[in-house]
Amino acid sequence: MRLSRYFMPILRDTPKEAEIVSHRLMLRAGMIRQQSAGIYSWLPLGLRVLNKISAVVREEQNRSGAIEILMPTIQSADLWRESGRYDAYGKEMLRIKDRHDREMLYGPTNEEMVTEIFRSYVKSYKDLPLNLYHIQWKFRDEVRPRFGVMRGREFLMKDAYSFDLDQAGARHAYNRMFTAYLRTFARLGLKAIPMRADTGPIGGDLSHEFIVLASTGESEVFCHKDYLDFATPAADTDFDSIEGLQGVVDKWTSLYAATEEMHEKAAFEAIPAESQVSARGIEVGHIFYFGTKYSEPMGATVAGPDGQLVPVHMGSYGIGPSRLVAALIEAGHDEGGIVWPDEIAPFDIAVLNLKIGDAATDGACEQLYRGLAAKGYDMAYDDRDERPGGKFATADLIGIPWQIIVGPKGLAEGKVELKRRAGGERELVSLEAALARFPGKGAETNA
RNA sequence: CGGAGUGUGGCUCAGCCUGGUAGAGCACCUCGUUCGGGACGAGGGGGUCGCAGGUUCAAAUCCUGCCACUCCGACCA
Repeated sequence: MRLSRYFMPILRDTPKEAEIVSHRLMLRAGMIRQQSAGIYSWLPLGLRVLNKISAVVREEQNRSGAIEILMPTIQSADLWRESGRYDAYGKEMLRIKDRHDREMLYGPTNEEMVTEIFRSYVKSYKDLPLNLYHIQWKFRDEVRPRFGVMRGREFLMKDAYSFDLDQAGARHAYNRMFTAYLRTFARLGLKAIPMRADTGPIGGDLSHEFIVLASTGESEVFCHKDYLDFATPAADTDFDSIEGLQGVVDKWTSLYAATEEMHEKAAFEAIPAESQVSARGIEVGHIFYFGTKYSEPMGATVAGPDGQLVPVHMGSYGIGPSRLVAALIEAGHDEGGIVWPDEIAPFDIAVLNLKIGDAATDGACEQLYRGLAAKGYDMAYDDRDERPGGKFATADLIGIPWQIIVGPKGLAEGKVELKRRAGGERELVSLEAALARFPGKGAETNA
């Protein structure tokens, strides 16, 4: 992408309404535009990041055996009356009427709808286990939206729903998601700790929140320090191995970790003082097992081996990609701006042309831009007619992991400058060496 | 939903108390000088001062109502 032709409305001043760093930087980098309280447009840079996060979430969901579908944002009130939640959900649910005066709602979650789909087609235990997920916009009419996309009213959520014959099967389904979540957050460069959580209005009796520690987190959390060094389950984890996954979950639940609502002071204080972590955290994922809470009232039953109909055991599993954008910035920024993890950055490499119109500089930049794009990298070529200082500031602000700085001074010695955003390290290399440094997107991902 | 605030050009804000017909910096356009960590000069465009009433010869400014947004708290992916 040539930045001279791109739409990236960078702000030099910080809009006053933004309190936390992620919100400030998202506005300054031109990632989002607020349209109403808790409702945002996603501008090109923000959308790229959101899509990259969704891609990681999707890959790990698929790896664990979940199957992607897409359900609508607008749902019928009748469906929610079946589960009894139409009246129970309260004012957080945005209720609307269509032209025929039919009662509709903008979905805050999809248990009812996915259960309706399931019961329409699945009749036998032989078709289980099943886990269906989608990545779709949700609306919850929060009393007080805040912190930008961290707590918006409209937000993007990946929600998965598992169906099993019995509780043991559902337990394994839960463990699959638990493991997939550990992998997902680790790939995003986040230290997310599973904590025993309250089940809230979704209901059920087994639930974990995945919490990223951050000073701007909304909730108070308590855990054992050793969680921060636990190893992530490997990419080749066998998701069909019941014992294997139970081992993963047992390990990741072996030490104390709880949110404020579930906090047990005595148990926490039993931890050696130097290992006690009391901090604030951002909830980036939440998983529930709720048994037959929806399958029973909605008649989602399958025939078991003995031919008898039984309601299926279900669980639901949520990750908010739009909230993750903010969480990633909270976890990765410095004075200069955002520091994205490599896999999530809106662009992989930025080429900074310090002197537009200088034949040698333009030529070298084109060679780098085209050469690296051909290798599969998402390239940002800063060919705007700006002064060098502005280009450095922009590249740092939007957090591109690698910058290749090209100007007449360096080229006179046959060199370009390679800069790493995260640590700020820079080195002078030849143009050929710069090209060779990046072997190709596929090759690098496997490393 | 309780409490506290704020609405003036794209952004940050001044002007309001003490009414007199709208300003600064940044951004934008033109020209020139510049050009390796957010340059400088000259010129220029852009605002029915959140909306609706009211008071007044005159309202961004005073009064009333409404709307929107932000922050603190209670509540939540």
